[in-house]
Amino acid sequence: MAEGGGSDSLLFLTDEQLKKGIEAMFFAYRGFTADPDRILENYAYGRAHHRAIHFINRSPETTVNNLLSILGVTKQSLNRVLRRLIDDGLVESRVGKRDKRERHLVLTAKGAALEAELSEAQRSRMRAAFRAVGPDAVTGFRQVLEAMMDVDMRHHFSLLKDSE
Amino acid sequence: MAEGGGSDSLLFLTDEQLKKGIEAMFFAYRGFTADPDRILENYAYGRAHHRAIHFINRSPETTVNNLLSILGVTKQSLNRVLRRLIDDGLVESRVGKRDKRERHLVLTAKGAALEAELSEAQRSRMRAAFRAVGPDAVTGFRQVLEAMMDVDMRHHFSLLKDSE
DNA sequence: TTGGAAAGTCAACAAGGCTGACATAAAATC
DNA sequence: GATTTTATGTCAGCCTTGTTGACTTTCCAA
Repeated sequence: MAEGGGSDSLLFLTDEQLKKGIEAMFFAYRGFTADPDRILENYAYGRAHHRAIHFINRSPETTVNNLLSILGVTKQSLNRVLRRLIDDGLVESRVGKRDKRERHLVLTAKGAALEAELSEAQRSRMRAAFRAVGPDAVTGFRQVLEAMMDVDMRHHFSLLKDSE
Repeated sequence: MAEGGGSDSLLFLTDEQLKKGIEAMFFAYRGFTADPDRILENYAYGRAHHRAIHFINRSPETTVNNLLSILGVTKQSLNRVLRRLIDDGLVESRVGKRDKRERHLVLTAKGAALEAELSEAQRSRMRAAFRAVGPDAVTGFRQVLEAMMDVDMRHHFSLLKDSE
């Protein structure tokens, strides 16, 4: 266990503890996506569709370019997904009023319904986990995750309505 | 903000807080995989190879079946990845001594070297995050993640050497 | 000795990433 | 007003990594 840290207060930074954190992320992310994945199967959609729906719901009227920077994929890849959501009537693409080159994306009622179904499944698991461990642990959870993000993603993250 | 919770102590369970948790997971996981992904590109490997290498390193002499249950993919999918790692000399597949049908997987020196490179990148980011937020937050982080896992994954998780 | 488990492999397919090239409309700039 | 830049869409083709199904070989254990 000699980790070279010296102080006992740094034992949480040992390689073993860090590895535990890494595996915790891996296994927890699996759980995190498991419920939505099951629901998406019924509609023959994938995780990519879920992500698009999620962020369009979070920021209605968002542009394609903004969505691209949040999702970090190419426009070709996003377009394939978006195309289907629009064709299936889950997403509406509105030509920009000030700048007509832009497309503003909003969920239709049908899209909002699927979003609600997916979101509720995910929130339900998160709620159970939060409830099981209490508010202080939740604070720590959020602090570590935010510290683990890339800087530009941290920017997108803190833009949620409920800014702390 | 009326959430029906009643007590102020349950404000951390509002839908807004849960959504923040969901997005935190999404963005943090991206950061979590970003560094290894960059390294893997140099070797033309993908995340699937990383996962295999990681868990073989964690449990040397593990069997293919055990690895399958940890990774949650089909044997055909794992076989493709494993095949390449073996052909490239990163993984050695040893015929079981007691049961000769089983293959026991171990990293070669070359495989261990790549594992170390990937692991160090990932630990480095985790270390920075842990250090930035302190031990109490780390405890909360681990508690929430563990509570979010599926039960069978929680089993695999607590099997790490450094069991708490 | 035979049933079934463990493992490997072939084939075919799909989702969802990627690059590159090209088209169009509209805004911005010169 | 002409040109350039920006935002978006789309075609084609490639890769990784997941899937299902079918089949074989090996070999433990009842």
